[in-house]
Amino acid sequence: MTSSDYPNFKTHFIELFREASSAITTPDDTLRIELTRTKQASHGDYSCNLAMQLAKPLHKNPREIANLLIAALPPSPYLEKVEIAGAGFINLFLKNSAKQQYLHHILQSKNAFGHSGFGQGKKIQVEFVSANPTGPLHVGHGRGAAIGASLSNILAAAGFNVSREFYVNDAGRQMDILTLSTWLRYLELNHVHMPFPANAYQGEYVKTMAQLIFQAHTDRYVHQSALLLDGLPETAHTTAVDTDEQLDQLIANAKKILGQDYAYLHNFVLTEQLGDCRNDLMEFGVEFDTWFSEQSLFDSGLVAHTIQLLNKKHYLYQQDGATWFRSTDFGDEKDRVVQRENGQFTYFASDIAYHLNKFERGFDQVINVWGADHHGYIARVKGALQALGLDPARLEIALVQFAVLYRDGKKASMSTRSGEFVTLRELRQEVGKDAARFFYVMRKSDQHLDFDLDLAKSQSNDNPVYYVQYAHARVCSVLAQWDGDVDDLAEADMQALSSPVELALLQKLIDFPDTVEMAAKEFSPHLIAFYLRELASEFHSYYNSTRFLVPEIPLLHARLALIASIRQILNNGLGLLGVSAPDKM
RNA sequence: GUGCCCGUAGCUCAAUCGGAUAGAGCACCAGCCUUCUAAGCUGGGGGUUACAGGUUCGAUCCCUGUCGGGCACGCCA
Repeated sequence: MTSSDYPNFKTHFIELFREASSAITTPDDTLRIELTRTKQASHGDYSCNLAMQLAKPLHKNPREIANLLIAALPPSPYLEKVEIAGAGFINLFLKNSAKQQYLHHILQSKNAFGHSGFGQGKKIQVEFVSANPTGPLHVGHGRGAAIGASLSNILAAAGFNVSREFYVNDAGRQMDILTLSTWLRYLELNHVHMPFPANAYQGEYVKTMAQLIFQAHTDRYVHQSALLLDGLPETAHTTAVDTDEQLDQLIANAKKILGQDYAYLHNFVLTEQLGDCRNDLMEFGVEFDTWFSEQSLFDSGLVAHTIQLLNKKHYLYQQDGATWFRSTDFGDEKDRVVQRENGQFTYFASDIAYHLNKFERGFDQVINVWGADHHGYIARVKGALQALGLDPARLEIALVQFAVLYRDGKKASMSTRSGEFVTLRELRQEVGKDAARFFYVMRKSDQHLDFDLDLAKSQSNDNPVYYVQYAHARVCSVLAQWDGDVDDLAEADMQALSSPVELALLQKLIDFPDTVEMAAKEFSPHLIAFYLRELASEFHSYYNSTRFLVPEIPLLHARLALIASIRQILNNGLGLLGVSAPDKM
C-alpha cells in the first residue's frame, strides 16, 4: 500500500454510512453524517449517531435503524467489527492491521503528514497583528501574532491557499502624534525645549529615533520651532499640553513650520517603527506575505470611490455636517460617520475600502484576527460589506482575548500610557520564543489567557513546552543509539505492535490529520497544543513501560517505526505552532 | 443603562459545532533511576458544570430568567 491511496478512516466510514443510509431511506442532503472518536476503548475507535438522527423522521426505534444501517453498510477492509450500543450508537472497531499499516503512511509522508485537501485550495486571507506602527509591540499583540501565525499554518496544512497580511495604519492621527513626539525630542537634543504633551508618546524609543535623526542631520530640522506654540493658550506655554485640541494644534503648527520636511520625519518614524515591528515578529517566527498600507487606499482614491459607491446605493445621509452610513439597516446599534464635518474620512471609511479591496483581490474567504476589544466593530464592517453587495459571511472575525501576565502569582502591570508596558521583545527575551508561542495558543483564543511568566521560564516538569519537546528529544536519542537508517523503517513489518498501549498510540497518531482539520475548521490552534500534550504524555508512558532497543529484529523495527512516527508528528505539530523541535535537551 | 463574551475540581483550563461514566495539568498524598535522557513514569483522593426553570431519546452546550465577572458603547485609530 502506498501513502497516496491510504484513506482518512473518518471520511471513509462517513462515505460508507452515506451509502447505507441511502439504501434504507431516501437521500437527504441536509443530513450531516458525523463520526466521532470514542472516549472508551470498549466503544471501539469511532462512533456514529446516525441511527438516532434518523429515528424521528423514520418513526422507528434507533436500535432498529442501527440494525438496518449495519446490514446495508458496504464491507470495509479496515473494519474488525461493528456493534450497536447504548441508545443506538453504532460503534466501529478498526482492525489492528489497519492501525499498524498506517505507520507506513506517516513515515512516507514525513513533513506532509497531517496535510489534507479539506480547504480545496480556496484562497483565504488571514489578517493579523495590524498594530499601529507607533511603538514596540506589546504582549497583547504577541497573542494575536501567535494565534494568527499558527492559524495560518494550520489552514495551509488543511489545504487552503493562505495569504498572511499586516494592515499598516500609516494614515492616521496616531502617526502624526508620533511624528510630533519625535520632533519634540529631537528639538530637545538641539537645546530647544518645549513642553512635552502628556498625551504624546512618552516611550524611550521616541528619544532613540530622535537621536538617530540628530546624529545624521544635526540641526537641519529645527526650523522656526519657536512658532510651535502659536495659537495655544498661555497655560500651554508654561505648564503642559494636555487636551486633544491642543495636541492637534501642535501637529498643525509642526506641519506648517516643517513644510516639506514634515513628510521626511513622518516617513522616517514610520519606516523605523515598521522595521522594528517586522524584525520583532520575524524573531518570533511570524512572517507576512503582504504589508498593506492604509495610506495607499487614499492615494489610489479607493476610499473616496467606496464612499461614492455607498452613496449611489443610498446608504449614506448628511447630518450635523457629517456623512453617515446607515449601518442600523444591517443590525448595527447606531449609524456611523464615514466623513467628518471637516471633510476628513474616518478610520471606518478606509476600513470599508480596505475590506472591499480584499475581496477585489480575489480571496474566497477573509479572516480578521482582532483583539476582543474590537468586537463592537464587527457589525458595522459586515454591514458595509453587505451594503456593497458582498456576502458578509465571507468575512470571519476571530476574536482574541487579552493575555494577562502573572509574575510571582501577581498581575504584572501593563499600562501603555506611562510607557512602561511589557513589550513582546522583553517577553521573548525572558521566556524564549518557543515557550511564548506555545503559551499564547494553549487556551481557546476567545478565552482570557493567564500567562504565567514563572511557569513559562521554568525548566521543569510543569512546563508543557518542555514536556512536548522532551518527548521529541527522547525519540531522537533512542534512534541515534540504534545504528540503522530511519528511512528503512517505513518498510518495516508492523505486526508486532499489539499491546494495548501501542494500539492506543497508533490510534492517537491516526487522529492527527483530523485534529489539524478541526483546528482549521474552528480557527482553534489550541487543539494542536492539546493534542501534542496528549501525544507526548502517551509517548512518555510508553517509554517508561517498554524497551525499544530489543534484540528481536521484527519487534525492534516495529517499535522504532512507531516512535519515529511519533517524532514526525511532534515535529509537524510543533511546526504548526512555530515551536522548535530540538534533537537534544 | 444597552449590546457582545464568559462562569466547569482548591488553581489554570479541555470537552470534536446536542452524545455514552464531564477530562488534563498544577497543587496535595504514596511509590519508581545499575537498563534507550527522572525536563520522565505509576497509583490515590478530589464535581449538584454559578443558580432556577424549559425544549428531547439525551443538555456543560440550545431557550427564558436571576446572580457574578470581562469588554465595548467617539465626527479616536
